[in-house]
Amino acid sequence: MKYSQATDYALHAMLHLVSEAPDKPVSVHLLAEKLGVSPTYLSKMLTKLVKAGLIHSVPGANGGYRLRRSQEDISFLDIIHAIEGTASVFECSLNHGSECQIQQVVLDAERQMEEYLRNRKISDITRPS
Amino acid sequence: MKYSQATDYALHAMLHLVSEAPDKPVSVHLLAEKLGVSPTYLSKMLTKLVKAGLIHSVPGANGGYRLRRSQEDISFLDIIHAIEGTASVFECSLNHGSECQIQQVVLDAERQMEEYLRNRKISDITRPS
DNA sequence: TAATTAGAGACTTAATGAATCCATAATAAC
DNA sequence: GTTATTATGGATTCATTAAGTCTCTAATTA
Ligand code: SF4
Ligand code: SF4
Repeated sequence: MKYSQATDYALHAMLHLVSEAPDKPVSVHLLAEKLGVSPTYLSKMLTKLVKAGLIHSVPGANGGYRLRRSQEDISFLDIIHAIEGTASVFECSLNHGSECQIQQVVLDAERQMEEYLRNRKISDITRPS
Repeated sequence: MKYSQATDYALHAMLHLVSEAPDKPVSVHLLAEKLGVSPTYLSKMLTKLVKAGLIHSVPGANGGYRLRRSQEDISFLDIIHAIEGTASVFECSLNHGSECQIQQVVLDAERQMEEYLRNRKISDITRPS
């Protein structure tokens, strides 16, 4: 069970946006260069982050991406959910009702992890790669 | 990010072994029938559980699988690790030393989840499907 | 010795991840 | 208004992994 590479890229991209782009939008071209990844590929993840409401995009010349002013406290969980989706780690085919204990244990465990990631904000980290 | 179907089967198989087979070994054929899965496929997972030291196998007629007497307190984490392996959910290509904060946050989050799963024993659950 | 069971490996198929390419739309600079 | 610049979206390719089957072998008991 692993997070996709895309989540890795998204985390790093957000880290750059937080620490280096307070106001001016930065283009996907520049971001991709810093991360060492294809611009067209990185653009997919940035689009997901836009749709999740974490960042804002401005098209046209000198455009790019910048943080949403309204949302300074972006959590790790926000980014991960934006890329990976919010599906649960455990989904059995035949759902034997809500009192199933196997599901309860595994889902509670997942909630522990999510709670931790929800409390960690990307702005806490200040060391870009 | 999801656990594989194999983990699902392994959890259910262990649950059956705990609740229904205190002594007599139960064959993979019977287990597979109860779980509604192919015997040869289920056998892969049971073999992994054997190698992880969670259960014991006895070949020959009237053989099958039974719990290891020594290990009554099998945790969810034991089973999951036996099937999924112990690789981390987050592994970046270029490892910038141990002080990397991105890795620290995500791996700490994973540790939260694992700690929870380590404290939940399969013997706590007693409602087979 | 024969029947029964686990174990191991090759193999097939389907799904997903990772990435590229191209075509379109929107915006700003000129 | 035209053009350059940028994001957005879809289609497509390639590689990897999950999921499952088939078959042969080894061990054990009846
Ligand atoms: S017992 Fe729980 S995990 Fe198992 S099949 Fe039923 S609902 Fe799903
Ligand atoms: S900053 Fe951390 S997560 Fe990012 S590439 Fe370096 S070691 Fe990996």
